[in-house]
Amino acid sequence: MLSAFPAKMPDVPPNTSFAGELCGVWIDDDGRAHLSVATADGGRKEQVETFRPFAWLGDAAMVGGVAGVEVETLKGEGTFRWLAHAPERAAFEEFVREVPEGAVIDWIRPLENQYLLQTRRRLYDKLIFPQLRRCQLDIETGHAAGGGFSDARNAADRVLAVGLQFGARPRLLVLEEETDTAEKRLLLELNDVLEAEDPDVIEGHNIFKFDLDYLRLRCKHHRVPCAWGRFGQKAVFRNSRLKVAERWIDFPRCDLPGRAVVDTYLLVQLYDIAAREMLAYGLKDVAIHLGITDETEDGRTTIEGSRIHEVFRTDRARFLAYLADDLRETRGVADLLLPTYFEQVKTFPLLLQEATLRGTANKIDLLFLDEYYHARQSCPQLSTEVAPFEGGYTRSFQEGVFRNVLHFDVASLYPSLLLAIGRNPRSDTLGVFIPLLTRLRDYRLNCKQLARTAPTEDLRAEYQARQASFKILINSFYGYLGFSGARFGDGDLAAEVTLRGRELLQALIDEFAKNDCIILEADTDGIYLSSAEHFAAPEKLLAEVSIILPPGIELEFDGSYAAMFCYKAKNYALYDGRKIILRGSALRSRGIEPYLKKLTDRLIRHLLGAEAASPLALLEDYRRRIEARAVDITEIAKSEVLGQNPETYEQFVAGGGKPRRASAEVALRLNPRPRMGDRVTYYITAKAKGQTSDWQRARAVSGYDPDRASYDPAYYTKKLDDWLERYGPFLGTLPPKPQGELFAGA
DNA sequence: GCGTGGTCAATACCT
DNA sequence: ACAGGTATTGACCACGCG
Repeated sequence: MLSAFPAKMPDVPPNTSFAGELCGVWIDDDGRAHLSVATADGGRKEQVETFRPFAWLGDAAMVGGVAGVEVETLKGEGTFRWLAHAPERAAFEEFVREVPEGAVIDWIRPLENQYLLQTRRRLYDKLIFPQLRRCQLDIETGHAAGGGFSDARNAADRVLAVGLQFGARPRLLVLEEETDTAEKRLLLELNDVLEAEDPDVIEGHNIFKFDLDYLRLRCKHHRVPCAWGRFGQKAVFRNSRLKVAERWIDFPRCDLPGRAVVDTYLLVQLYDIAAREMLAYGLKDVAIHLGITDETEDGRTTIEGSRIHEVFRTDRARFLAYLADDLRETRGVADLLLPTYFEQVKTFPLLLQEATLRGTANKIDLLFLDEYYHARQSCPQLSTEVAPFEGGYTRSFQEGVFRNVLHFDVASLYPSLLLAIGRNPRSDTLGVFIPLLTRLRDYRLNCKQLARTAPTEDLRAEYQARQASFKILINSFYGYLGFSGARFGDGDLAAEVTLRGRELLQALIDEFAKNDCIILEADTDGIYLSSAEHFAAPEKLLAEVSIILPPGIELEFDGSYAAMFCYKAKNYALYDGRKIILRGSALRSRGIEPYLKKLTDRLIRHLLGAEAASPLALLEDYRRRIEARAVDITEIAKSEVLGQNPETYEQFVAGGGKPRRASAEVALRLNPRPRMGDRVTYYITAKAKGQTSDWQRARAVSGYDPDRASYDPAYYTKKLDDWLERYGPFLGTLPPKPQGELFAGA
């Protein structure tokens, strides 16, 4: 039976003795596993083990083959019915190479993950986050020509300093003189310091796209090896991409044998998927947003990018303070965002760097494969076709302003429904899915408890990170089922979950309505309603409605609000007497022109009773100032994130591609050209002959020329008219819109 | 050449 | 390379009109 099942879980509570804990893995060319293992004093030592790489086979024709490779037949009727183990790496690679055309084979990559899965070991298993050996890295670079952006490909541009920080201890390596010899010495010194300090993880902000790539090019120039890995190993580079919400980020990935590279720039963007609060992801902006650096006081030393080289020469103390502040902020960001991934690695058979760069489906697949491998059970095919299926129930019931608002939601709706249905995915012949989900949920609840009651602050933080990390994992089980790339996906099961969810929400809506509540808005697992009668006693209403719930499903009271502005589905504003909460792209989109955003904010504060002043005065003020061209260009400019690289768009246009896009046209004119994922801010100039559409009239805000290419007042006052047409009716003081005529403003 | 009404794709949100 | 659902915007096209 499943002796090692359920899946590997980190110890509760974390052990205080950490000697022997695994802190790094690297599989060498011979297939031996080099391990970095914690010592009693918090140091690291190397151990070497043998390791037998393995692959799953889907074809009996492959059985036989390479000398020394052992093939076993697995239980069950899955696509991958044979398991091959090679004695070492060369045999493994030969075996993989010899696979006949059309035969099915699959193996876990990289081999380090395979090692963790095979041995059932996990990185940092009993360690807590403060015991991780961390290093922050940030470089400052100079530009020979002065002023412009430093480019590692220019022989004369160079690294001025490499800032490192180990714990609270900065170690700033500085160029001794501005010569090639000195730069080469600096790069060699970096190698020495990393070897001596031997960190588990190297953290940096935009470290892939900038610092490590720059260092790589300078090392190449000086013929210095990028020996930043453990066991004397060199860095390995390759181009990679990461999906963040609806867009892709390209970056030159860097892997260090035995260590993890963590880019806080990527972590911040992953974090902001849910929060969607940040307008910029630069280190300084992020540090202020996350409360690492104080915005109001002299929180940190700042030097304008183009002046760094100059300050390096003229004011060394200030240059070093700037570098030290960058390191401090980077550490602060990672303090907040890295623990989630640190916790994941204790559960999933994968490296810390992989945990930050891989998608959820891939991680869940690894949990399945862990069980199937050790049970010697055959595995299903790589991916499944999933027919489109219906999602959650969403509806806006009312428009306008309402008072005495209550919010209820179903606790963990989809995971609860999965457990209530209790069915494993079709291809899960071993029956891993539901027991795993059950165990993960119980484990998370345990951690949640310990996050409150553990004896030390470090431990409480540890459990908090752990429970948050498991929450994300648990919630992604439903999405996994509907994902066509999931090995154990099951679209029918996913569809049943959403069907049951829609039925449940509808039943709750009916029950609330029966209790004389005015339903305002419902979305997937939550309901906003207005009720003067129940406003003071929401728990009583909760109890009355909860009687209709099936076992295992729990409704929660989530908050009360003095007023709610209901606009459209998934678009509303709440006021609890202290702060305004905005939801929906119409009300909080980051791309919207700031002047329109300010008007909408004022409108909402006014409608919800947070501010007496009507937005109409502000609107007329804008109208006057726009016509006089007295409004700052940044107030009326629109922002958009590029969905493709300018070159790709250029080819698309050259091939007669349509439609053209203002943001992409602006990107083509910018120097340096922005990349996919960068934010472009632009405004619209006046109409001219043959220049009527936005994309022909759009110009970048950077380099705004008020004399030769001023903004078009008519374009922006028209937007005021449109705004008034849309939101004016909510103010209730305006005359009704005349049929067939333009509304107001004229 | 200009405005109108419709479709479609892209973007940015929500749970 | 977790899921589906909604709002908004602008390009584009067909069309009617003068």
